[in-house]
Amino acid sequence: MTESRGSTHAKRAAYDLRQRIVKGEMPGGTRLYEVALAEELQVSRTPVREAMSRLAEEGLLERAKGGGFVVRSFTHSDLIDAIELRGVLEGTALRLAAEAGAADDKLEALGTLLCEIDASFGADGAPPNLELYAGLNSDFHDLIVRLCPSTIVRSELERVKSLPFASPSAFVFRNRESKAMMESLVIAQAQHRAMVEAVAGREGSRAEALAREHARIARQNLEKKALDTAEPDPALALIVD
Amino acid sequence: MTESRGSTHAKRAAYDLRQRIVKGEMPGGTRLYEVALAEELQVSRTPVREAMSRLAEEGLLERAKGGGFVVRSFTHSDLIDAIELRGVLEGTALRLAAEAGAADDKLEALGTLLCEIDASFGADGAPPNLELYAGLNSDFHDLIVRLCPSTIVRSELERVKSLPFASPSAFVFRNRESKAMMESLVIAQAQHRAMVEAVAGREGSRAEALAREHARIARQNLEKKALDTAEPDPALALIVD
DNA sequence: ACGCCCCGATTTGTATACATTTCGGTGTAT
DNA sequence: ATACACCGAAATGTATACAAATCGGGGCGT
Repeated sequence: MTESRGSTHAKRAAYDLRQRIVKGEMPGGTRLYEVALAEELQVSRTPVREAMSRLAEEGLLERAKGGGFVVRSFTHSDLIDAIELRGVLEGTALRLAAEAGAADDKLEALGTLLCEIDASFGADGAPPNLELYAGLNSDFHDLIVRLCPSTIVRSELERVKSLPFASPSAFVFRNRESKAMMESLVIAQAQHRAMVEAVAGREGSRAEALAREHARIARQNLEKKALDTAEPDPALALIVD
Repeated sequence: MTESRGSTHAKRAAYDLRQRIVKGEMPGGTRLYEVALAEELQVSRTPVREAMSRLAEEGLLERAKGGGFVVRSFTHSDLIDAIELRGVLEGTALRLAAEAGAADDKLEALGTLLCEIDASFGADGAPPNLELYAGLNSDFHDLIVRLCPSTIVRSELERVKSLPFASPSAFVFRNRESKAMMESLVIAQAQHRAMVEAVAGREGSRAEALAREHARIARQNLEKKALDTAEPDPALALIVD
């Protein structure tokens, strides 16, 4: 009610709860008690229930056996699998887009975005801005999805991406600069261009393979970051292992 | 409350609502009014809301903009896409199973099941029992999923299969016998065996390709059934087009 | 020691009254 | 004719009292 956003109590409660979950307070398996949460969030049980329902739809909570909700547990391999699954679904989205043929204006928009991404990490000599890169990268992946003619595939992909650690920009390096990091950006960007090219050329299979391989970069970054225990990535907070 | 099952009012309400939706009463886009439903289902608004939440989790309802719920609309191409997506996810499940190596006892169980399926449609001279086949086919696809080591992939696959028209046995022929129908069963069963064999032999790519192609049979059956306007398939009821 | 039943505290489920928001129609002014 | 503001009906949002189910522990019998 203080700083959280949303027009109704239920939405605010959902927002607050979501924050607490992804920050790692309330680790996987934690049971959520309506009365306790209602007090903490300063609302009645009704909007709390509503909020928990919404988070269950998002996949952050599970319904417990005897009623009520439990924070969903994610292990390290769930994290790997979610990234893999995102790759598979993005691949399918691109393949279907390629097979059906993509609209020219959307492909053009992607072209401009690709140039902006180039600029963001200093491909043309400008100083790199990694926060900007992360945002543009996320935009790119959103645009890619919209190429896909299938509502069903799009919505399932959005669903998987809503998991905080499966989002395309989850493990992009943002702070320290290193040679390996810049190289991974160059590779990722080459894949971006190839993916758009493949869709434009109706090379469905190529587009699909590229998207899968592209997701592997997230996995690599994750593994690099996992070693960096000094500065744990916030997206890793809800991994219980 | 009369004949529907479930221990709580909310579960019964969810069951009743689900039935009404998949039967095609309340076509896609229909808005659900809490008070009206509460009267029809003889419960208060609270369990109705709870029921609608659950159906939204299943993907049968969507939250409307100004609050409330709307029956999700499915078009003919959504149906095609859902089957395609099931093929993609089953393919991924099998590929991961093949890459990780599947437990022998599970493969054995699949072997026995395959023989039962043979018997069900009269491969050994016995009279075909298509109801039985549909059930065993469904069991087979459930067992297949369980080979997959990834919880995430399994749960997303289960989610897609929960759509009534994306389930593996949705469009299996059950009533009239025809040469084409028996042939499709033979082909499907050959694919079943090949899928298990591929997983056992750790041929991930082959397993994936087979699962995708296998899903195409459902699509073929669907197209055959779509022509049969005299006896529309119940799974088609919630397609609005 | 083990299982079982019973009980009470805790927690969720339900109904309902009331608050708030939303939506559609109607009127007026431009 | 269009845009806008207003209003009232109808819908959802919220709080809360009460009902029912669940979980855990203690006692008892075997």
